[in-house]
Amino acid sequence: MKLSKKSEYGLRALLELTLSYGKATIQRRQIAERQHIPVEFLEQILLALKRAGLVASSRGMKGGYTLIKSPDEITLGQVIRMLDGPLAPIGCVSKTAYQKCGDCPYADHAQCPVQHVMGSVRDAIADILDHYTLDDFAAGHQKG
Amino acid sequence: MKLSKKSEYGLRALLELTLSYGKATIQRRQIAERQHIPVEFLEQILLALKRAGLVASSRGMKGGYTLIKSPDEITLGQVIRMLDGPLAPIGCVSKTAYQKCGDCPYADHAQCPVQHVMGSVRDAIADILDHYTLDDFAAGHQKG
DNA sequence: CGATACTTGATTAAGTCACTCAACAATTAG
DNA sequence: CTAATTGTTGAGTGACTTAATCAAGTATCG
Repeated sequence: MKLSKKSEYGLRALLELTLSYGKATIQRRQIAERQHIPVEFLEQILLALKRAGLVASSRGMKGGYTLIKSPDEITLGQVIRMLDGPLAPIGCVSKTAYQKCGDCPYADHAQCPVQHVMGSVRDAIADILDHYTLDDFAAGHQKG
Repeated sequence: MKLSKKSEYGLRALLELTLSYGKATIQRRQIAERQHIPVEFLEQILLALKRAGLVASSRGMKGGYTLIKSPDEITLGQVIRMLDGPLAPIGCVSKTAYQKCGDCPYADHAQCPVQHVMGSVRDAIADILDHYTLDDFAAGHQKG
């Protein structure tokens, strides 16, 4: 049940980008310094976010990264799925990346007790993360 | 955000033990067959559960494993913590195994936005798993 | 005693995590 | 144009974890 460093860094990087949304582009070095993230690792995270269509980048001396979607339209759930994969604790209860479990002894999957509990867990996690936007995130501790 | 095979197998093994709680001891081979778990791997899981005080075992021809705590006193949360470690997505929001994050840029930890969201996630997960007993689990899909 | 079952510790193959490096491409300042 | 700066891409690496597997025990029952 762990969040990877990759996702954690990704969220913190997006926090910086949210804070200067609509104002300026930021360079990875600035993000890395402010958020204590190794630059080269941050690199691939930003790349992944770019491929996913969340950020845009420009090269050259005045280059850097910018958010290209409004921070109130991006949820933490989306970001974590991009970087870490499905939120569900096991594949057979994932709604975005379902995968049947090969060794489940229950022919009728709906009868599997593991599936039952983990389904609730998945829903609880998704309920929070899919309704928590980058804007909420940037508001930090001030918001419930 | 994943549940390990170890925990999944552990829960399924405890399910079998719950079903014959107070009736008979079960041998690991029976558990392994019914739940499609590799015997040798199951071995170490049962050992861990024994060290944790959940099950007892006896050797010899009529040996096997038994639950030694009532199934309504054991929660899935406890089991998963034994086998997988803390439920919290990151160490700095764990209540049973707190660990401060070394690279957090927020001097005042309470101000860290990551900590804030992940705290809610932890609570949501724990709320479910710490109130779900082996009895509930064995009742399977019949219960909400 | 001998078959059966749990116990313990070592080992291991494969995969993942968290980085790191090097070579390259594009942009801009001078 | 050229040099400096920045992003791009892909490969590589060491530490660690996961999911087993193996072998050599020890206890119990018949």
